[in-house]
Amino acid sequence: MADAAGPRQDEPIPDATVARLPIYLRGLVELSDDGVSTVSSVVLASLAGVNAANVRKDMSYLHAHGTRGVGYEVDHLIGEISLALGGGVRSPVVIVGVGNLGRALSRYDGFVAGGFPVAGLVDADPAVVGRKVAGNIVRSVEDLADLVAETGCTVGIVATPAAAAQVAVDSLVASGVSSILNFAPTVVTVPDRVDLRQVDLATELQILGYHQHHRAVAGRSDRATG
Amino acid sequence: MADAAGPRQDEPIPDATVARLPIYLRGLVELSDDGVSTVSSVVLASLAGVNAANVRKDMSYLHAHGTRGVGYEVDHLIGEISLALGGGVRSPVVIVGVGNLGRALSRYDGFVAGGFPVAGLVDADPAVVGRKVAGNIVRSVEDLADLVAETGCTVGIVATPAAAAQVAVDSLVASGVSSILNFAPTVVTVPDRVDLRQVDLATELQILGYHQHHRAVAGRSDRATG
DNA sequence: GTATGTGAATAGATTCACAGCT
DNA sequence: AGCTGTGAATCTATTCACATAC
Repeated sequence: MADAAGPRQDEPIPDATVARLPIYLRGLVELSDDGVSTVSSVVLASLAGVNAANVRKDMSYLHAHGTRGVGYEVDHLIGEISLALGGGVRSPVVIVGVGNLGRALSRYDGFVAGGFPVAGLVDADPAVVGRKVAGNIVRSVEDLADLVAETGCTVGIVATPAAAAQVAVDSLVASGVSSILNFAPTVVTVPDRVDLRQVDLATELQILGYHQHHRAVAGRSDRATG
Repeated sequence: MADAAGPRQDEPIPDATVARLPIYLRGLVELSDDGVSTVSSVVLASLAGVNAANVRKDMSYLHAHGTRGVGYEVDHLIGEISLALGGGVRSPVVIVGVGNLGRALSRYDGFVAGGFPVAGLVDADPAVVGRKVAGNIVRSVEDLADLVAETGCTVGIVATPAAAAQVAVDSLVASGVSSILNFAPTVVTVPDRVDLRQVDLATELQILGYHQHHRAVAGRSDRATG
């Protein structure tokens, strides 16, 4: 079963682990910046807000081994996690919908820092097309396929109103984008080959609202276990 | 209908179910607007992008019963879900950090529509304090406790840089806010009595990046298991 | 002594499959 | 016949606990 070149992840990494990798990476980079060279699972766990055994199991999925009695080598872990998360390849993104949210996202530093520079903006509104936002000229949504081809974008961000989201997603898919992050508050569908994640801002507050309400109604102190 | 005061949720609703309730609610409101009066679990499932059995089980946690052979009554479900999600109580929110993201969030229609009007904005930067953003005068972060007391905010949104996030969270907690939505790309901690949710924009892209990379490396078509 | 690595135990969520009601 | 409601099965994820290595 020994595999040729490339990452030798025989077994797939669980989704829950993948979702934690960026969090670990942030903590590790911080440690590295502070000159720390090794880290125990306990410390990394507290930086990431998870259980130490969870950290160790996650690292084992990456085949990122530590040293018993010592811990993990920070720079080595950074390398392994970065590799798993795309091997340091920069993936330019295109944002569809340049409203309040689209503008904020186009200026969001974290995207660039994370290896996802914003390479293009498109909007359906002719009044917005041609404007310069965060260093990019907004182009028509009709130019989307061209833009994707020119810039090599593989990731699309949808920041349109809900009513326009499915059309935006379809256009992105037709343009060849293979990963989509949808901020529009609606369920959209994509073909199997495309990966979709949903970020739903209002929903997040409603979930908080549930717990708040329930806490109030129940009135129980609900003591922390452990 | 003929029930005593207050929701009678004996058993807690699973987290995964709570997270889906807002999605169901959106679909149901849409159906109601279209004049549809009953809906089957299959249809609601497709609107929400989940499995039909999942819908039925979720509804059973709410004690929201349907009619066998017919389906669920749309307006009744809307009532039950709204009740579970806070009973229609409007919870004003305060946003800490009026940068790109904070401004976009303060203008986000979905919050108001979802029952979470933005009642105040604060920032640590004196150059921003006093400005009017989305109908609110930005106040100093030092006024946070006063603002929370005046407006009765119970929910805080953190949209500061990562370095300022824990301080912002601590201030919110000290001001009496009991639910916090953190957009800053860092892990923060809160006391047990406070509910915290994290929305991490860059992380979302990195997770997409993992799948993209892995798909490319593996190259396997990975046929859907219908 | 200290911290990893991991099998086993536990917990949580999803999906199946079908009995039961309309 | 059609659709709900739910026990059982399955899948996924977390946590424990300890043998193993440094």
